[in-house]
Amino acid sequence: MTHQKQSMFSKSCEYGIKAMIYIASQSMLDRRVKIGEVVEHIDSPVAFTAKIVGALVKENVVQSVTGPYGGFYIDKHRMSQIMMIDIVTAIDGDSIFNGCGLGLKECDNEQPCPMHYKFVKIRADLKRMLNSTSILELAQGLESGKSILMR
Amino acid sequence: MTHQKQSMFSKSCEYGIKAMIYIASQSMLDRRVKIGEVVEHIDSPVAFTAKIVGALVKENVVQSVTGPYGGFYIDKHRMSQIMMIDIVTAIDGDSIFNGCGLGLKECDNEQPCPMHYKFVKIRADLKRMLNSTSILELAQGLESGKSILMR
DNA sequence: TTTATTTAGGATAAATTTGTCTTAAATAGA
DNA sequence: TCTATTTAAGACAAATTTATCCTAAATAAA
Ligand code: FES
Ligand code: FES
Repeated sequence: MTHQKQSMFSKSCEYGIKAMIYIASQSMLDRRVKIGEVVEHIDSPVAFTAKIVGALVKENVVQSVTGPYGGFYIDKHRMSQIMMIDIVTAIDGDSIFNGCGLGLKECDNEQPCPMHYKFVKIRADLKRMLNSTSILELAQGLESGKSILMR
Repeated sequence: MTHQKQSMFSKSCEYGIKAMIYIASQSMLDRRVKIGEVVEHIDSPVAFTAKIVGALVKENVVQSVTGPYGGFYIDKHRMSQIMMIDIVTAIDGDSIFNGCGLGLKECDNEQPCPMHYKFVKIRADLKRMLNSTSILELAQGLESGKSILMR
């Protein structure tokens, strides 16, 4: 049994989050960005990332314009209200918060799995964190050079 | 973009944990159990579960005996020292604790991703929880009827 | 020793996730 | 209008995870 590649979020979700942070950081500078520029800055496969970003357009997390001088952008005034949880649930759904950690059909206080009370606290913290973290905050960290999206 | 099935642990890990809890609960009653009995109590595919449990035998989490009257068991006196983190890392590895939540090559305090400081706390809590939760504790919860492995 | 039972382990297959490629639709400028 | 550029969207392919099937090895009892 060789190890899995299990991580907190799916690859789709990782790409989606990074793409949103990069687009937001450029929207702060009033720059619309093309998908090619996005993937250069987050090191992700272009067509796959385009699909994920496209899905987030449908979810109204990000806006797009087709054609020359087109690209993606996020409305400056909405950036403080777009929370990480919106992006994560749009891509990965809510099972990481609401599903049973041991895979039972539903997570249920009345008929808990053996790890239930251990999990609920961790998941509540994760949910709270994603709920209170805005795309604005993360984009500011990137723009100020405090954080990076590639290495 | 239809939602992923992203959860905390892989299916392999979920099956592995549940199998260990069931085997431990029976070992408390001095019962060795066959894989068929295990999967009946945790609702998992038999051959797949057998592989995962087999891997945990190699990792010395659980013991096995082949042939008639054989099966799996966990040494009573070790049950308080077998921690959830041992099972999780044996199957899913350590990337959920130590890897970057946004998929950067490594998680690094010096060059953090935008969510780094948000992630480290959650991951430390998760790690601490798994580090301090023994198979004994979970098996006792199951045996006493406080928790269940199927529904 | 022979047979039955059970775990061990490999080959293979199905399902899901991740990724590519191609064409269509929208838009701006010449 | 025509062309170039860019997102939208679908078909397809590769990689990984999940799952099945078959045979070997170990062991206990007749
Ligand atoms: S029932 Fe398993 S986490 Fe709640
Ligand atoms: S660098 Fe991303 S979580 Fe630490």
